Amino acid sequence: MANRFNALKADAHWQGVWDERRTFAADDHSAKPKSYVLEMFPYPSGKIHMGHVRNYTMGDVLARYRRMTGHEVLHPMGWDAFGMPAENAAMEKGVHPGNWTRANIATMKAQLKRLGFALDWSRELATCEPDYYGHEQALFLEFYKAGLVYRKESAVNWDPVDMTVLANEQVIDGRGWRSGALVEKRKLSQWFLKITQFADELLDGLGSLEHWPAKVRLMQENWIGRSRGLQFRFALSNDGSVEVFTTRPDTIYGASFVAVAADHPIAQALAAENPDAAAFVERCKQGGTTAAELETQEKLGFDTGLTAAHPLGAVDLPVYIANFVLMEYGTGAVFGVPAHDQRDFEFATKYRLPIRRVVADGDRTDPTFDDDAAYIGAGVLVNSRELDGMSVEDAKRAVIARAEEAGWGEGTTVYRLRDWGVSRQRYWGTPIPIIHCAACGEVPVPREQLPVVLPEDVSFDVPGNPLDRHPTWKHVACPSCGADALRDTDTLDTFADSSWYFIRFASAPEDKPFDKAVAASWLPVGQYIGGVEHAILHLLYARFWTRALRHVGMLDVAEPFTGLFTQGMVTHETYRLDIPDHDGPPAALWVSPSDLTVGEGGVLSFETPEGASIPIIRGRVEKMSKSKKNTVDPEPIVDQYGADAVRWFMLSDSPPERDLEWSENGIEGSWRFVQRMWRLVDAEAQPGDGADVALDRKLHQAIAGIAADIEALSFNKAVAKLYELTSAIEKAAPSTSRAQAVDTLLRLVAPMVPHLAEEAWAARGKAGLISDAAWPDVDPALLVDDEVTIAVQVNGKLRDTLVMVKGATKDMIEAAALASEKVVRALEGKTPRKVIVVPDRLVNIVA
RNA sequence: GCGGACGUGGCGGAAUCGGUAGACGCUGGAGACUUAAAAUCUUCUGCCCUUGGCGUGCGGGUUCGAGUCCCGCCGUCCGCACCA
Repeated sequence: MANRFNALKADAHWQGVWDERRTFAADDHSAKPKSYVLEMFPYPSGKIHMGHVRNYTMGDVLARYRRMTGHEVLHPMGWDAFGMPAENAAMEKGVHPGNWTRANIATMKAQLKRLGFALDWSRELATCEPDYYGHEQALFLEFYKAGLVYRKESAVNWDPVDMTVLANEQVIDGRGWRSGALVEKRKLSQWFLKITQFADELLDGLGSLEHWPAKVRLMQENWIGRSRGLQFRFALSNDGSVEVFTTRPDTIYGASFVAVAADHPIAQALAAENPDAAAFVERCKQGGTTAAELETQEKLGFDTGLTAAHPLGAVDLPVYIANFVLMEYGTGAVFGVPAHDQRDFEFATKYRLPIRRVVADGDRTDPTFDDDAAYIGAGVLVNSRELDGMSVEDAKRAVIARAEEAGWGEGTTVYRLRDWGVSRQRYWGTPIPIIHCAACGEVPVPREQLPVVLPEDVSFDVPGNPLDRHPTWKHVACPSCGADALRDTDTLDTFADSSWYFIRFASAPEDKPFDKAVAASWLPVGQYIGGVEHAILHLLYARFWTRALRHVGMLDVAEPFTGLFTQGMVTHETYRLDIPDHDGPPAALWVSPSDLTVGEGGVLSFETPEGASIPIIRGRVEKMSKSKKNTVDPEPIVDQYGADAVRWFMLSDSPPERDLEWSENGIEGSWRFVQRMWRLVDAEAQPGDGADVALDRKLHQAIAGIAADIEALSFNKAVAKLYELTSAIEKAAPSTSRAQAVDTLLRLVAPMVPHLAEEAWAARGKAGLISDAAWPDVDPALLVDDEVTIAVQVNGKLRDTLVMVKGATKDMIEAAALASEKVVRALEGKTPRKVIVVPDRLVNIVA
């Protein structure tokens, strides 16, 4: 046994052994309890980054621990391989998106393998391959058949230079992020998935997800945004009518106007014949949508000249077009109650509309309202005829009941959630398996013609969608009538790909998306780990997709992920060149940590190739990003320190849900600990004999504590306990206990530093792999100490501590405490009035 | 604006039920080994006026006892954003 751990050699050796023996392949037919551990699969952007390393290390510790505790573990890995960066690379470098993506996958797979993750690579998948997306097309058509897919005109962000649709995130200050062109709103026919049909289920289902962070559940709840209220129709003075929705039907007698959105049909109709109205509508559209703009934007209206008849016979209300009413929410029209809604209050103030109090604010019941803000609190109804004296809640119910009885309105539920638009005018995605026929309309691609495969011969030298311009691809015969027809040339949003990959991991037959029974034997995912940036979209879409599959009878699973953990980011200090009068782009000033020179006293500088030295300003600690140039590439770090030191660092110090700051000192410390454990094992070559009960106790307390910490994903606490245990073993004299403790320590650290553990396990002549070893058993008798330290307080202040046998009686403890010299001194001759004794913990003497 | 989380040494953090605040790691100091350095080992490291006093953002409260519970502030971060 060498006295130094050669990580590079050990890493390669044991990774080879695991591969060869298929150690981490999951057996569908195992009799053991099944455990599905999953980390969010990566986008193959080129190289792995520290965020991946942290994410996958956490999942790996849990997966390895679960194996050791007797579970059949499914821990797979794959690639979220469709998406825009591949097309951007194609435009910039002239490479085919497929070649670029597959090369990246090869690189990143090799990098992940070097970290020794316990992954079942036999289940690897890439969403960009027809054997994945073909099945996705089949699922899309199942949803289509079940009426969960429909097509509708919808406004999109259109980049006129790149001739493509942009996601909202890609529009920066109204311009396309690549082209810089002013983005237009354009109406396009788009496919939608009916996620709103599941709004209630998705909202109510959150209640069952007790192992999800409360924050994520709340974010989804707000995103779905369920509101109950009254929807009803106002008769208009032009014999038309307008439908409005309100969550405050109780305030109906306080209404003083009706407002419709600028793109509401009533506004559109008026704009068509009245140039002033048209100008106002146009002005509304130009309004900014950023936070700051909305905050300061004035409430503006245009009087249509129409009036609306109050359904309960109060005065007629003027109808306005208003810039603050959204067409997308509710009915696109509201009634305004200025006294009890802040926006209505501002609007009414500007246009001198009546402001009438209908909810008492404490003892203020006067109909005249002269506060400078709306009153939105609870109270008793006033100035509201038959509603007077009711609470807000009672009045809401009363008005809804009355509306339903009289037939002019009904209680309804409205959601903030909209249906999921999935059409993308892009090449590198799953082709939408629909054919458009002049005679037959939309025709699904017949099952036997799936997959609809992307054409390889595409070019990106001109803007626009290569699928649409391809000379032959879109021309097909209509499956229904045989006439010339056209394929849909849009592809699916890549969030569709990630909405079911965890099911395909569990079961991947060739002839169908998955086998219902096999998939259900693994699902739901017991522990899902990923970044909080997916708290809403990905996690909501995957929940929807799973429920939609249940709806069509393909899978009996309600929730895909019963446990969710959102890990923190990996951060690093930032560095900037100290050039006072720099007039170039500020981004040019950032300097990568690897380009710094450390001078005397830790002073940082940047040496130019010409030999000049520029001082450096240390910036904030921020998420590693290319733009701030504060990334640290994992690969050379693994080369230098080995996989185990990197893994150990990822688990140390910071709680997993918080940010972890990368530091040179930190990785050095981890490397030292790996070597220290190795020396400990090495020195144990000649074991002593005899028992060491104190060490046995520490060991068993560590086994129980570390198990609890890993199960709670509190890796930083488990790491601290392992440091303590290692120190305790180092300090212990040779004994059989000590020799056993070393063997046990190896099993306890095996999930975290598996290469070291295997190497040491083999060196100590143990049979088999430590990866297949069982987690050590705990002897409950050794968990309790026979001696305890008892704190002695006088008036709540610590004065002494006593070491006593565990289980000493209150009288014994009290007597011992009162006998303490330090206590006598602290009492200063006073007589104790009261003595509180908490057995085995503390005594508090009150004087 | 609405919703939520958090605030503990020089730093990351621990304290699971209201019971010895600061485990463990990093940084730093001192020493041992060494011709020397690295590595390693030992030891100290919250603050101060050190038989003691003060300390968990600030101010109150409950309690024998509060980092932990309650009330009111201040600060930081995150999400949503004219959602009727």
